[in-house]
Amino acid sequence: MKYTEAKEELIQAWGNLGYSWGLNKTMAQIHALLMVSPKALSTEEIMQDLSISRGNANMNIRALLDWGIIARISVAGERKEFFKSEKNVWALARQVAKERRKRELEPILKVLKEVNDVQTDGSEESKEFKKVVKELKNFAEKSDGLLETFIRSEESWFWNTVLKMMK
Amino acid sequence: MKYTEAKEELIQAWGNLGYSWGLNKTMAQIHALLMVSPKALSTEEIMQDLSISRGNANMNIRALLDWGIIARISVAGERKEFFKSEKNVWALARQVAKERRKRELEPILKVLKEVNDVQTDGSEESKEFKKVVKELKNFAEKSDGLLETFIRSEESWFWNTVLKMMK
DNA sequence: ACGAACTTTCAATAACTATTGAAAGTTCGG
DNA sequence: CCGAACTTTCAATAGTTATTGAAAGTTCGT
Repeated sequence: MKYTEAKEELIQAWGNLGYSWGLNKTMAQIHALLMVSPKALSTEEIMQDLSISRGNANMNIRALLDWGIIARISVAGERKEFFKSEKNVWALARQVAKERRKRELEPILKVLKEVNDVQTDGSEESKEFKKVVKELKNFAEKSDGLLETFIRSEESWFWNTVLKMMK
Repeated sequence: MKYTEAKEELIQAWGNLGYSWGLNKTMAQIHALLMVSPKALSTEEIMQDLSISRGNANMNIRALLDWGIIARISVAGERKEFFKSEKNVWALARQVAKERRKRELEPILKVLKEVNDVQTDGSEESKEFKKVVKELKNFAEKSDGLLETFIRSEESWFWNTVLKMMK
């Protein structure tokens, strides 16, 4: 397999994976492109390489900046802005975990807390409801703790600990 | 807060969460409804409760069956089919992890393996590419192992181990 | 083997999300 | 303060995914 094909294929696959991680397809493709590129790229180059419009490139670059997984850099003597991706996969995963925790886990935890002190009207339905909410809350809180640890941890420490538990 | 409101709110919130976990909104709502319901429900009841059409109900129930997170049950003397959800949140999470591993991690691992033995043409680009692919592959494989452990593990063992590492 | 009770399918369409590209906005050297 | 170089916005539109509901299919008791 030739390098250009391989690059193409990786960008596609990364696009799909990113999509299921909460990014959108283009966002993930831009990210993949920046990941494999040894130097920072300009909007122009990204547009070209992925055959997308200026507006699209701009919006998705901004979203990636928001997620904190790419950085804007300036090159001396150039007016254009360039972008480069965090290359450390571990740091990337931590960043994604952080964002998703904020976007997904926090809202459900809020609802679970709210809904947890509903008054049961004595019906079987409402008793079951309370029970399920309690269980969900417990689970969500444990997951939150685990994520928190993941987000704060150092790579080597984390994998060492995890490898131990995988035995 | 009253029970009916609380139920409504939980179903909405669960719908959103489910969505970001790879289910679709209706699928997740049906699931939430079955979670909080003490008895198994018929298609009819699900349609009514969530105000959705027969076709929609049917398709999403089937998808939930495919994912293995709800079960079809028959009630003696009734011709209709009823559905109930796995109530154990842990078992549910394991099931979702299993499905997502199959749908997401496996394809990218396949691509990474394929792309890993690209011949470098000596360019800086292709060298960087190889480096990144190697890192990604390493990460994806470790994650795969971790997921595997999660999927196969028992609840108490898992949380005990995890709680230890969270210290 | 008929028909009532129920489930499944699927073409039409509604709802949502992503993309384009031209226009408006910003920045900066001279 | 002008205009070239660049970035951002946004209304129009393309593309995708979800939903409906009527029609076709299945199952089962009699």
